[in-house]
Amino acid sequence: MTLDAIDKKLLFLLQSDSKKTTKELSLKLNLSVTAVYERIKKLEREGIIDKYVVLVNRSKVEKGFVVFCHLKLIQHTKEFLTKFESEVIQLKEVLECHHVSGDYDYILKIVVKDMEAYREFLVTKLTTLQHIGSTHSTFMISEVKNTTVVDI
Amino acid sequence: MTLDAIDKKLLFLLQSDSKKTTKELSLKLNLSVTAVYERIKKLEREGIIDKYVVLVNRSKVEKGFVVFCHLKLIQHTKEFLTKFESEVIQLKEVLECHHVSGDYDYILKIVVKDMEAYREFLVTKLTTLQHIGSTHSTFMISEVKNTTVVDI
DNA sequence: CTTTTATATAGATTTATTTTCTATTTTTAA
DNA sequence: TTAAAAATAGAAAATAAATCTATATAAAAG
Repeated sequence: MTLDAIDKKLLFLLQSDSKKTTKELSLKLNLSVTAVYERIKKLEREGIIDKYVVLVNRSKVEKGFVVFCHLKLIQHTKEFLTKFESEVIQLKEVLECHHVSGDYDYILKIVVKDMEAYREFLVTKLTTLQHIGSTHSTFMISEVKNTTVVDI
Repeated sequence: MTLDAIDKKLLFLLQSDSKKTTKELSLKLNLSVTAVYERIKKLEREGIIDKYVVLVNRSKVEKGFVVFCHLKLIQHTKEFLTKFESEVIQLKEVLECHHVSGDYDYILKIVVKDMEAYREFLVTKLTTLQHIGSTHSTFMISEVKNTTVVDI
């Protein structure tokens, strides 16, 4: 489907705060409640709106330690990639895993309590996965920006 | 505040789907609607629940091209860091910017339409920021895992 | 250019959910 | 062991979502 300016503004508003009522949205968009409601339902049906979620303040739940781990496999056969990927997605400390081009194969974003928890994770979980060649950890000093809002 | 097992399960459920009604949650948690409601309100007051948002399927809105950009500044004075950070957070293509330890100063996660859009972004926006020393772009081949759910 | 069809919108109504209120129960601390 | 505080339950009130019917707007066909 093609998104018009109203759809884009609607998506911006919902990406920023999905608790807004259709009434509030209708005022900002100069539409009726029903028109807004139907547009939202359409965006949901099309899968453009993927899901509604709560975002947690990580620093308030002892998960303020963020690590980027750059990882190489020992081989790059489909079998090895698939095996590694199926295992890494199981690890709850790993919020993101991206297969990437360049000097290494994967970039992982890992969230734990502190350095000690990371050491434990690395030794008992990550490096026990099969086919891992090497890992290189980069630690977050501060979070300058972190948003889920995509500009459409 | 200290979170008990019910709070943690509640946060897991809401992080996965914030559209669940308090009725549905109450059934899963074996609590009354009011008890669930009060727990949610407390988590909001404490700032543990940061916000409610819609997550958009990027590939359906022509923002499926993800780049990790590793960046160095020419100097590391507070002035230079602050200036750079205040500018980079304005860029809507930059979803994440992390100040990190190690070989480079920042890791950026950038979302655009395609390689051509990235080239345009790099040339007209990112590299025009002040105090940038060097950039190194790594392109996402596939998204193995990408979740906002923090295991508490 | 007009008619037909489909799509989008508005307002009213119904249904569902959230929020508030009061009463108990449970937990914590004195 | 008792008093105070916190958490929970159920009912009532307030609010919002979802549905329905009618109208308007836009796209396609004759």
